[in-house]
Amino acid sequence: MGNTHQHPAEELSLCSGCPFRESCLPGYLSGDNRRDLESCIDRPTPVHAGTHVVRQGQAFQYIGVLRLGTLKSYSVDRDGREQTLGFHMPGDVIGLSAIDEGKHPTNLVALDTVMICRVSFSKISELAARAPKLQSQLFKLLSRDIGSASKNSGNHAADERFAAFLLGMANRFALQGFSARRWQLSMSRMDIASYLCLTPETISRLFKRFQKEGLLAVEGRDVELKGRDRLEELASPVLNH
Amino acid sequence: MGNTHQHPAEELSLCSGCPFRESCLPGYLSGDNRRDLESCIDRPTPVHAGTHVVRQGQAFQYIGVLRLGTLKSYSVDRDGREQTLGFHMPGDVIGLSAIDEGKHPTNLVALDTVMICRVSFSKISELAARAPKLQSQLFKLLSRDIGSASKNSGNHAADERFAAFLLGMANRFALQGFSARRWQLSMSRMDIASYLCLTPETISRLFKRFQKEGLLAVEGRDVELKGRDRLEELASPVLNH
DNA sequence: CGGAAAGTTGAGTGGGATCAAGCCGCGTGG
DNA sequence: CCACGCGGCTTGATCCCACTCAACTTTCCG
Repeated sequence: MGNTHQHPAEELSLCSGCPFRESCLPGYLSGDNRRDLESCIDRPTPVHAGTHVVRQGQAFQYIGVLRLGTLKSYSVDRDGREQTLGFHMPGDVIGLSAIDEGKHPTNLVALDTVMICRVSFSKISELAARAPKLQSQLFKLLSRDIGSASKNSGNHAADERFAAFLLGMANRFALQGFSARRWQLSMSRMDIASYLCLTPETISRLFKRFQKEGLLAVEGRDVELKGRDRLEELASPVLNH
Repeated sequence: MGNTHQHPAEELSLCSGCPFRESCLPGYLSGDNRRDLESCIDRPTPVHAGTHVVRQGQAFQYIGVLRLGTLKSYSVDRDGREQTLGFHMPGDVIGLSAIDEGKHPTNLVALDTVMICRVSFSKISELAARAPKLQSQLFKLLSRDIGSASKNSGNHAADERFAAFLLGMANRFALQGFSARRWQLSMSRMDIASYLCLTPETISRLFKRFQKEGLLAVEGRDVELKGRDRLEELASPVLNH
């Protein structure tokens, strides 16, 4: 890095979908600050499926930008039971919940091959003091996670939560430029169950029922949404809290 | 305010329990910055029970520090049903979830007489750029809310969630210097039910059962915790996710 | 007072958990 | 090559907890 010349196309691909580099828009950052921002954001590093990116309790130092793949966030209670707290997709900023206590409150594990840009939090907050747009962006990212974390709170019917989950996945795939209609789940039925506070049996029955009702076609982890309108109808109690 | 002299005792009482003024510790803020911080934080204004402090959708401009009383955060779905999202107690910073979209995602209503210090968010973030400790404090407050929002996610048994709620209230009362053993609920059974995703009937039965089992004594809104150990045992699956 | 909202109590119901059995895909080793 | 085991997934039978509905009492406020 440093002075070495980078291919414009590579730079572009690095920038697209990175919430921090979005604050590099014309007039947002001076040349100096822009270089400083680049020095905060590490090159993306590949991680294999099953590898832990963060362990619960680990000291907080870096936040990260997920550029490719899926991460599962989960915690383990004293009896050893896993509770899936959420899934992260490309574009998501990870590790923000660790700022407060200085250590990560959850585990983060790769569900498939994942690329992450590490970002030194001390460096980027120092830079944020000099770059108002960047500071504002950090505040917004943190604020967004407060809101999204409270989405799952309501205790809705199983089919409603499941429909909301499917639509959420579809929308996030669409944001990456993939089809919102047809895609592959990166997580197991057990992960989905744990995330929605249901059992794998119930997830299995829901897949079957939704297929029978023509809402989707499913084969293993391949999913195709067929009745998006009906799914949105089902999910609306969840999405509107 | 301005040049008018303030009684030391009043200043002290203003400072205690205010998360922002805590960054005024020796060496944290220069004299200038300290004055600027004071100019961000309005004098506390009293609000009567039942008054809305914030309406869902309202434009975001101020965050706030709750100094006295209890706030209920809730949203209303399209069918008009209320969903209680949480309760705020003195020391809590409110409005942080509104930063992202520039408008408040929830309603905030006073459950009893409430005192709130409004804080101009644009002013305090500007100041934060000059005062690293203050910036760090803002990041921490935001991060804390991410973590606490995900606490309620798990789908545990009713008695476990109820026990966790009671202990949470006790701990927050204790933080204010009140008794953790005996206090008065500021919210109705319906609010508790909505918050825990249960029905008022279930809450009523839980109060009765807990009383019969010697875990607490309850009369109307007066609560006395009698079996704290047993309650913590019950709540542990919730608190450990 | 009186009317409404909050809270309590009881009886019955249903949705998702639990338990149990079996299936399928896959890697491993004989 | 097949036998075997294991984990993920499915399917069926049963159970239980919290919801629902209904009636009643209490509290709150005008």
